[in-house]
Amino acid sequence: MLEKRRADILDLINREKTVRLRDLVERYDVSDETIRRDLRSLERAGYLVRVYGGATLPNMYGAEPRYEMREVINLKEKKLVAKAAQPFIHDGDSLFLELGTTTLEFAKLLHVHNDLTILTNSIPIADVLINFEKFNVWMIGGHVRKGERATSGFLAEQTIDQFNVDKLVMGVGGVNREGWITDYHSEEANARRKMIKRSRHIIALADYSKFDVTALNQICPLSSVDILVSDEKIPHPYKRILAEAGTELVIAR
Amino acid sequence: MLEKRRADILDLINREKTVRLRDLVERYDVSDETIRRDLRSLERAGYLVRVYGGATLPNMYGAEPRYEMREVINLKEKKLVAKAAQPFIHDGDSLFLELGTTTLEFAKLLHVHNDLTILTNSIPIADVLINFEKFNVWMIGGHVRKGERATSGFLAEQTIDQFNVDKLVMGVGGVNREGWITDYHSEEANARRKMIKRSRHIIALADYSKFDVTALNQICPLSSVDILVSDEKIPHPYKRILAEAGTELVIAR
DNA sequence: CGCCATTCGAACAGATATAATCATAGACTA
DNA sequence: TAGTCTATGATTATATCTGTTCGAATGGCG
Repeated sequence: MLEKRRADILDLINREKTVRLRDLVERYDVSDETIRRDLRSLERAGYLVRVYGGATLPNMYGAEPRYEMREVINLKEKKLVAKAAQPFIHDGDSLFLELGTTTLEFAKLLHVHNDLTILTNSIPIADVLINFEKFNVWMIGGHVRKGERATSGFLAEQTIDQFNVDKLVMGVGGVNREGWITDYHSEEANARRKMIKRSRHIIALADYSKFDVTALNQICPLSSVDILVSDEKIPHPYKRILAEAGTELVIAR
Repeated sequence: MLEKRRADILDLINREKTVRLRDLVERYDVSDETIRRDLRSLERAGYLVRVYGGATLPNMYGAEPRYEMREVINLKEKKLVAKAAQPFIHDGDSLFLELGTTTLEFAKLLHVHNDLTILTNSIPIADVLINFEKFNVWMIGGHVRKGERATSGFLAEQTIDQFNVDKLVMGVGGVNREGWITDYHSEEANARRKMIKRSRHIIALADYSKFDVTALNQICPLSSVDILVSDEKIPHPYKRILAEAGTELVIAR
């Protein structure tokens, strides 16, 4: 009976994830065209997806963006900004390097230096840096967040409190006209505030897209930032805002 | 079936980070050209990057050092040993996972579990684990050694001392007839001793090549080890030696 | 640097699956 | 009994997948 067979096929595929037309033909002893009609019908009803040679449950991999290959937005600007920030680092410095794509680009540029001590909570950044043998690299431990591939939490904060470094290099989530730096990641926000406290100089990297953006978490006022590196497209009023806050603005070209 | 095979390959590479064409050919019993077509297709879809002899995951950050498909010695035995150790883990466990290629293989097998809390000092292991969303992953901070891509030093030790876990899973440098486990990495030795102290159960992974080897650093006596997993080629006298030490021997087959 | 083994890409051919179409059998109804 | 409707089977042209062959490219090793 048709209805029974189709319900049965549905059962089967839900258990097995995939079914082969060949097997179904044999199992129900009907022609392959009949099975094909069944599958077509079930597909139209949305229960499965037909594939060459059988069918599978929807979303095997075709639709599932397991690896969002989000190419990094504004990568060109980020690289530029990173490059403009690099001269502020000197051999012998100790640094906090915060997670972020801009800071990752920055990390890649550090190979020209010698004798740096670098503390980071970002796994990709640590991964880049350990290829430069001449550095002293410390990974800040803590809870690992999948999204950012970086650590945070009480363990990270407690670790940060044990160090005093020359410079913190950080990306930002947003900068607004009230003169505040904000960020999206609540978990990391605390760690970042602690880093700020523990660093003699603060260098913030922010391409033009970060301005007039207010993210969820207040991080620090602009006046806490010594140097802010951006690019030529920085919105005009910020030159004044930064000057008032006593922050040196560096434009990458 | 084509779609099934490709989805399967995708699963595999997401767990293993790299796949070899040769292995896939054997696993699916199809021609190498077919696998090549699969990989080409998956590459076009952005799910992986083809490399000579196989494929690897795309590096999401644009410039991480590429996971090369370097040959690990005794990889087959290591995989076997890791597989034999996996059943000793139970949902809900908390684990220390030490650095090492065997423990890395072990980590890849953990996806069958739920609700694990895992602390590791190995960057590659953390990298594998954060893809399994259902785990609580903690990176142990510390000084990053290039050779091992893992952390050690006072910071690591101090972090370890803040935890008590159910099980420690560790590789070993060597096991000798005097009943001692030894290791090559002096820096990690201290951290490892602390982990041992902080773990209720100790599981050691040692393929046959590790026996009758004495490395520089004494780690612990065999009697501290609850379960030792090895393979069929384990030298004969060790069955007695382990029995005398009160260590359960598990042979991977 | 050159040699060797392995891997790769292109092209073709054979096998298998699919879509479109028509034919048939049985059930129900008028 | 004839009409018609539905599920199924059969036929054929087309599309897709796969294995094989062979020359070129690549990587490892002396």
